Amino acid sequence: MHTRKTVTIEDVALAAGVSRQTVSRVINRGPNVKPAVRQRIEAAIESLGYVPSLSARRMGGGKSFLILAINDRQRTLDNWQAGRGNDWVDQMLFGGMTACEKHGYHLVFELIDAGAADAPRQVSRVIASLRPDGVILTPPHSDDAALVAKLDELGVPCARIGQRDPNGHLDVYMDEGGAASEVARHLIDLGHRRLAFIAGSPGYGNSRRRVEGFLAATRAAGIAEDAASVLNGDFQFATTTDVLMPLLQSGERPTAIIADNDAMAFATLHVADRCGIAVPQGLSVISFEDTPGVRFSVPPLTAIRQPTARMIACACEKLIASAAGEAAAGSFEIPYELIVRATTARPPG
Amino acid sequence: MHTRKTVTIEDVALAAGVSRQTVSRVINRGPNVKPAVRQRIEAAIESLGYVPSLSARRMGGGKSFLILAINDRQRTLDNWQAGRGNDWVDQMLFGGMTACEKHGYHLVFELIDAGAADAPRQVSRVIASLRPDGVILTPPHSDDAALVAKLDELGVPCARIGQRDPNGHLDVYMDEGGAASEVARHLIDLGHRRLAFIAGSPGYGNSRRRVEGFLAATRAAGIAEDAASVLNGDFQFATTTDVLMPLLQSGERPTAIIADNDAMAFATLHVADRCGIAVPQGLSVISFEDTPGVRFSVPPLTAIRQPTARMIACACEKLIASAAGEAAAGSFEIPYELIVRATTARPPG
DNA sequence: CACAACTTTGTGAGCGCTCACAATATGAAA
DNA sequence: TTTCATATTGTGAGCGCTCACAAAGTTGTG
Repeated sequence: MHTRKTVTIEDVALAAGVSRQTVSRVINRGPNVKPAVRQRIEAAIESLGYVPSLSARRMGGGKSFLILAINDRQRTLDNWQAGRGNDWVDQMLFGGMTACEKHGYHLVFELIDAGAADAPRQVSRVIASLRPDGVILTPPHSDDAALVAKLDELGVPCARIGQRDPNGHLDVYMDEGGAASEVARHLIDLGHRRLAFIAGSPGYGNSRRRVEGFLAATRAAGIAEDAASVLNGDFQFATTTDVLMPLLQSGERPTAIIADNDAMAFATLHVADRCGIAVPQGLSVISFEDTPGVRFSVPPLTAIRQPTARMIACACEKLIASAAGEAAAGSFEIPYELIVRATTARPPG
Repeated sequence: MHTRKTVTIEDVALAAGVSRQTVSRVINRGPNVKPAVRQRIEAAIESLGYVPSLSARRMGGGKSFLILAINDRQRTLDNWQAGRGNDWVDQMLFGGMTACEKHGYHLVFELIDAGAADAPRQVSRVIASLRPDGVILTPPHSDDAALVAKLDELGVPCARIGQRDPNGHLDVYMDEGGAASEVARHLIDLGHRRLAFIAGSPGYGNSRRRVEGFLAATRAAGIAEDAASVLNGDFQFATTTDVLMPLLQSGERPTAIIADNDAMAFATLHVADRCGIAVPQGLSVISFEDTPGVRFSVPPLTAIRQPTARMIACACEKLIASAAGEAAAGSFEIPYELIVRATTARPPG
């Protein structure tokens, strides 16, 4: 049997003996519907298998039930193309979809070139076509003031991931600086007095915040300036080995290294191996990222795990609430996790 | 400046001095528009920054410019929850989004419980609400006849990934049996005469096809029945070690093992290590899956790489073409890739 | 019992597009 | 030229919903 004709709100209204508006109220959980009527309508919806059309709802002036998640195209594509997978995307989808479907929303994922001059324009195109109820900006897009301004102009609420200075906006973040401090303290508590932090990129807000957290913790522990060094890396394996090699061969080498991401942590492991330094006996290593691959490293890396899924879920919840009338503003901190595996131990000697 | 009012097709029509229908023709790349007029309209679109609303287009009776990709909820969620990432999803998004955005389409990703009795019902709900122009069914959903029937009933074209018997449908697949044969031949060419295939699940179409391909190749090479054994695994690491331990401790053990997925390949590596068998000198191992993690295995696994991204991209292309009027039917084989890393070598002795 | 002050339900209009078709322009053949 | 097929443009209608507001039903109060 072919269900040729689509079931519309009018069909339900007819079946329940009410007007379309009353049905609409029930669908949208509106108030002011007599319990008996509501029940009758719900029964009609059920028996007819009615599902409202998103397009029509949107056209009627209502919500679109769409949340748009924007990611950096370059990095995402690079990872995928290299067959490297993309933990960030996985986490994002997990958190986002789980939160969205709870409220009948859908997550639409888009890639936009961060840094491109016409990023705001590209974004407005997608928004004009999809008309999402909210937009999630992930780093580095969340740092893009022009983009945020554009979004404001379009009147679309947006949640910035990784920012923490809402100023009338909606920010969801984890305490990067605090995590870096905790990591440093973990090492210091083990007895380390010579630490190094290999930073990803000074242009990166998170990178900077971690460096600050690291420095704050070492300072607080009374560790001398020159015994808490910060090296400039670039998130890449190859270049990191170059930076690290001389450091680990020097006499006054650190006994613990904190890497800004997994690639640099792997590089550290690699260089240590080359220099004949055993990990963790001769050197402790901690990473900031914890992609699935770290479980296969030898030995398995101790790492800070970003609560990506939870941050995105939180952002979705807030955006959905905002579409329902609540103000979309405020700052929400999501706790990180320090996963201690096998690359940290007391310092040698 | 606030772009408060949305730019509509009517604004463009006015600016270009034509009717909305002519603008519509230009947007939809329709024929029968004078070059001069088309140009004038395009200029107006550009200068006004007009972007058609998807909802309105859909409401008007046109396409929705949405492709719905359906995945198994259980497996996807399990992977994500475990922080294991999800290569399949990454590949899918990569291939799907790349193909979709080329045509102004969007990919919407949904999770549905495979096997659940109401899977067809859940799917029709999503379809009724989104009205996508096409649906992509991934395994095991692609095996679900009831679901496919439901989709036919709804009149939504669907592409089945992993199926190869279109029968009026649209199938995109890779030659699993052929891949298994090639893998077996690769081993045989290296000199192996005692091979084992550890299968994932007989309930799985792909599993069955690989077993057949494996058997066909060994038979063709004149290898005795009992020297080409097929073991029943379940895709899990833990149980696989139990199955393999006695086999690898026996005197007449195989010199090469083909695993139906990475977890079982890792298990094989693990058991070999336990038994003091060096890989690849004492045992060759090949996997069917090639998730990003295999690069971290010791030694790196030789594996068959599923062309997931390309299969999804192909499915998107065909579905989009079908929305444009072409028939959505046929069978499309996408080539797989055998990635030779470090777990295959000549047999010992 | 009349009245205000609610609560519950219904009506008209319109969102921005694309259908189907009507109307007009263009050009080639007669 | 006139005529007719063909290319190009325009018009009415309507998709399925939600707004804003009007209409009816309920309750409580003096």
